[in-house]
Amino acid sequence: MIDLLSQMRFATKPQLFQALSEESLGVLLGHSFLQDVPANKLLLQQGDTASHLYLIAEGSLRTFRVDKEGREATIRMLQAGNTCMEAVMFMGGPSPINVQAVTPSRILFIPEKAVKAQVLADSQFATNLLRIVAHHYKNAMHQIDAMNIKSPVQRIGYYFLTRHIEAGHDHLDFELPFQKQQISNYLGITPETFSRALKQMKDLGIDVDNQTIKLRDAFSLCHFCDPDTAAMCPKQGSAGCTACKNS
Amino acid sequence: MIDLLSQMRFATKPQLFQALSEESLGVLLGHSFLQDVPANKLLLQQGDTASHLYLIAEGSLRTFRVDKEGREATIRMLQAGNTCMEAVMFMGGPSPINVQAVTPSRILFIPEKAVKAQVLADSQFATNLLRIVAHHYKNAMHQIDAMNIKSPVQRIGYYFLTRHIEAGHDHLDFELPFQKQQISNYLGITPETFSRALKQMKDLGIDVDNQTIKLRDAFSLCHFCDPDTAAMCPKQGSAGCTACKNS
DNA sequence: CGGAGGGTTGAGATTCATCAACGCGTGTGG
DNA sequence: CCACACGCGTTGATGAATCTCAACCCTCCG
Repeated sequence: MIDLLSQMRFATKPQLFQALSEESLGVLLGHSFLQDVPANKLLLQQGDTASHLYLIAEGSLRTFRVDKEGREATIRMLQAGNTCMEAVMFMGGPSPINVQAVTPSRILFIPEKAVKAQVLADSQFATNLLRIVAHHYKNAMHQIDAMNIKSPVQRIGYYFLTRHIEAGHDHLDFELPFQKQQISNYLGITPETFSRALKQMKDLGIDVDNQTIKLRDAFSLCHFCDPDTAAMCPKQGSAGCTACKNS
Repeated sequence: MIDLLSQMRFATKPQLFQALSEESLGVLLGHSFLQDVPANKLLLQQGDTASHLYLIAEGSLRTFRVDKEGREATIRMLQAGNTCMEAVMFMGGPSPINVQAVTPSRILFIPEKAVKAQVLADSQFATNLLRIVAHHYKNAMHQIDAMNIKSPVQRIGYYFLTRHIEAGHDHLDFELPFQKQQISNYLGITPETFSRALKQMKDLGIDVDNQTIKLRDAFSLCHFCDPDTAAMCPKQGSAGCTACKNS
């Protein structure tokens, strides 16, 4: 049971398990199991019912929707420590999304029944789930307004900014977590447009060499900041950030 | 306290209060209050902290984001019985959205503290919130793939379809719940494009006269159906629906 | 009667997707 | 060890689609 956890080496504790009691954790993991999946494996398709919650131990997944013409719209890109299907379980009805491994991955499968039972039994777990789903929803909001009103350069800039803040914000260089074509689909643009936009961003002090992003200075990305993203920024309100000064 | 509820005449019980005990309901309503707000009133802005959950007793609201150039992206359009800010309260940090009355409205304000306390105290309430936020997230997913891969006609068609299913699906005529310019912004297109798309839809048996939509037959909208939307459809799998037959 | 707001229609400009070709690095098999 | 194919990314030319700007109609209301 509990040694399932020790098999997974997380840098930081997954949000799903935050502040849970040993007991609660035990119940959740009681019927769970780890499984290795190869790249491109479809874990679940639109229309299936969500039988398990997926927690990524290693690797990366994406969730996406497909239409009749076969075009795909990426909803999320997820890495180790992230979870998915928590929201779908509470939507009622079949899954609106596909889930696919983008790299070879090791996934923890937690049965739907265990999740739903534990929501009723442990209010801390319920709160964790609420926070996680709310967080997904917030990201979705950003995606929506990005696709409505932002140019490709702005979308990419905002994407880089959030990655930079997540990465700790302390280096001028950081890595793209996924392939460019995956990212461009997530942002709702073609790889070609993505590539062309990157060239434009050099003038703004943002240089992309292969998978690494190189910033001219720590505030190169401030240009793309939002009021509500600024609140997450360790440098918020500091003198160098032109964007923060305005707000 | 409880007679706050009697002041509000809901057609169906709001999802927020579904299956709650009298006691739990009393705690929630204990510190709540009703307030009338005029059309166009901003209840809350991006960057504010969410102090209350809003439940619409009468009227309609919209939530949206604005960028520096002043362009607006509508996230949700809500009517009587709907709630908002439940998700924002669990996001941490300031609100990523503005909330505005689109018509003169009567709103029930439920304090944030009461909500968070009740989530810990009442697992039924926590489940309700999870379901609501998951439902918002599902809608957001649909918005995302609509803006990624669907043409204006398809977006509008899907919007009409969901309204039709919500409306009970039993009439060939039904009303648009909002102004066309509000709907077009919600769908991420301009009013002009919206208007032009409506003309194209006449060929598909969908006629819009002012605020009322007139369908040639009960299956005119099936063309725009998704696998996961079909599951909500009372007519699913029936002979007349070409879309359902495929799946 | 006149103004304001919502909605429609038309012409033009812009932007992004599409299609096609090519460079480059990697892995594989001869 | 080399040749080749493959996947990813880039670049260029083209076209289609939507946004923008502008004018107009209609209804509602003072």
